[in-house]
Amino acid sequence: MTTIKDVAKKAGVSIATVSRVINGNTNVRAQTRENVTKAIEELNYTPSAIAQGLQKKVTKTIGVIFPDASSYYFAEIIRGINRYLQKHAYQVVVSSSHDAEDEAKTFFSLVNGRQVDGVILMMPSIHNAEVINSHIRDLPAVLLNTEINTPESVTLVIDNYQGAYEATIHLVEHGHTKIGFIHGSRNNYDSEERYRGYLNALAEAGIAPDKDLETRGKFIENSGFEAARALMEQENRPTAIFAANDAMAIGAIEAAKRLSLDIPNDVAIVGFDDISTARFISPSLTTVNVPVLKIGQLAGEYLLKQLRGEAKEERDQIAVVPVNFVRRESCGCPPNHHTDGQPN
Amino acid sequence: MTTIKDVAKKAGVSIATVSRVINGNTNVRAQTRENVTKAIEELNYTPSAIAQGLQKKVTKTIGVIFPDASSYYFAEIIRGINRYLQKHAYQVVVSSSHDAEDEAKTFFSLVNGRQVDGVILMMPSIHNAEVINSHIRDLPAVLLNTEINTPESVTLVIDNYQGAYEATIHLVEHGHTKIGFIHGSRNNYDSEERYRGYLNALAEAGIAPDKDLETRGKFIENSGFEAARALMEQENRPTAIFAANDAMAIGAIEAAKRLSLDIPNDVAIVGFDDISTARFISPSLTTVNVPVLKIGQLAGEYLLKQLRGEAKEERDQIAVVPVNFVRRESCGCPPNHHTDGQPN
DNA sequence: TTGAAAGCGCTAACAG
DNA sequence: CTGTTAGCGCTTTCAA
Repeated sequence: MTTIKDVAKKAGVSIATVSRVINGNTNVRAQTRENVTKAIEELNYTPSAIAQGLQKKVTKTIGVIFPDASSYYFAEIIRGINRYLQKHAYQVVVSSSHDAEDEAKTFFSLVNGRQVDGVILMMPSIHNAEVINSHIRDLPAVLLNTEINTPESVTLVIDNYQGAYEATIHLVEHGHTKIGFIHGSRNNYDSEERYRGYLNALAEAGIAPDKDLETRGKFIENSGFEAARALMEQENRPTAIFAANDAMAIGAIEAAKRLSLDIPNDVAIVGFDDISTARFISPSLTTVNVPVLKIGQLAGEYLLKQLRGEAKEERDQIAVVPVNFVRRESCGCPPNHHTDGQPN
Repeated sequence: MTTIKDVAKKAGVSIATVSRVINGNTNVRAQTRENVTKAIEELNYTPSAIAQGLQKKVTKTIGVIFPDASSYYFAEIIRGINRYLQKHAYQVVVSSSHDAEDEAKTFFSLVNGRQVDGVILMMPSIHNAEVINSHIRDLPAVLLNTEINTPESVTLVIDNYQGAYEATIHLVEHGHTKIGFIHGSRNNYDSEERYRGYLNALAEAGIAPDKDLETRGKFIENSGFEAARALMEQENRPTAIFAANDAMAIGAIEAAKRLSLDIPNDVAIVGFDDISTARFISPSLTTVNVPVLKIGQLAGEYLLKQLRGEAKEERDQIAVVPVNFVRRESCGCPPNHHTDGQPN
């Protein structure tokens, strides 16, 4: 293992000088710098990030904590985070967890071990958020999709409410009055917010909410299939269904097909997320596009801002990412293969 | 920040003793141990992993390098890796990259910076694999889905050949003789192996391969759509198509629908991977199930084995993960909703 | 069973 | 411009 000493010896200088050129310090004679650089290259030397970290108190790595669930959504966000942070010379350590307890444990070992300079937390479960949030203390953090916020951290949420509102109103405009809703997992922030948008749209349209038209899934296709089937096998079935995410909406489409119901004529279906399958399934799924990759990037940006100690403006404390309603076939709109856009 | 000194002072012992109880050393009087433990708890102390790492030469973190592509496949593997490694007290730092150059750079800073004890490399591009592989040296490594192998590292591949062979034979059994193939990205190991299986199956069935029935996509739906369209708009179009992965197969299904071709009567379609959509799309997609989560876990296991210095048996040097052909509707088999199984 | 001290690889004053 | 030196927080001999 080649160390700074080896380089110093080879270049005929002190380790301090080597350190200077490594860190781009200007107080080094051009010739000396060159010698050192050459030695570094010849020895194929890279400074030990560990040793640097111990000394500088920064590790140039940030932790990302997210639920251990198979999800396009999380995967893409992490990709966005990673892409941005990597560009800015940060490493990303990911850490998933199944339950709240586990989550807290992981979190502590990461944070207390001074292994990370900051964290990005994805905790869709409202409860988890509180648990961890109370322990963030002074660590730079970005919280994703929770309603929790502290003076120390910034929270990033997508405009669930607005997206759900628009989607529901659109269904109303298609003439529907019996609009079903498939909830996501219990206590999930996104699901609740989408439900809120749905309810308000109904209210605004003068439609009384009907608990019989509501059911709950777990954000996966399977559960959407079952939930939709239950909804549609009722006597008084909905003529439209708004699912809290695309995976469940796709399950609902499949359920409708199994029941030989035509989409959108017998039942219109709308989702949320705009996963790539949405555009390819038949009928194509009307949904709300969430800029997942961008969310990851934003999370990275906000965290770096905090790390740099840049003053957070009041309005930055909690940022809302706009979403985009996209009409396809499953709501009853005519097919339009030109405006579908490209995947990220 | 509370350090080992604080604990020592509080417990009235030396830092050496504190270190001993932290590391579970037995040479500590019960009473002393208790005092120290109490001090640790009261101060809510966690040893600095950084400092420990500098001293012990291990970081308890492993690096995972993979292509920066939106993919169910990679995401799930990473999830599997993370799940396993976390259970064994290892952190996972992920690092994606768009091009080979970038990849190599990231890799070096991670490895040379002594930030990781080992790496798991996913390099579907055959070229990339060589570049990096030549630099692995003595670092414990697990290579996924490449044909490269060194005495130092273990390679984990899925049985692409067998899966593709079975899928193609199945199409032949359905009576097809004009079976098209949609390649994945150029130089991709998985794609090439699946092609090999396809070719051999054809040969065995006494069917001459026809270059006009081959085309190339990029493993994403979009490209599968275009590739399939090109294939099917030909004079002498295939009556069956085998796509190198599910995403492209799904694009192909969509293309067939646009051309008003019935699946499977006008054209049968088979994919590879068994992503969750495969089971829900209509018609459901016949494909080859790849145990992604398990692959991640295996990768973790193999790496840990190396880390522990456990003797690798010869046959472990390159491990082949079996895959599973699953018949659904798109190949012409009757629907069977009971054997679909559950998603992971 | 415990403590003193050296040192992991590096940075950052402080001198010169 | 460059070298010396004192740590960063921890583990690990070596003595006691």
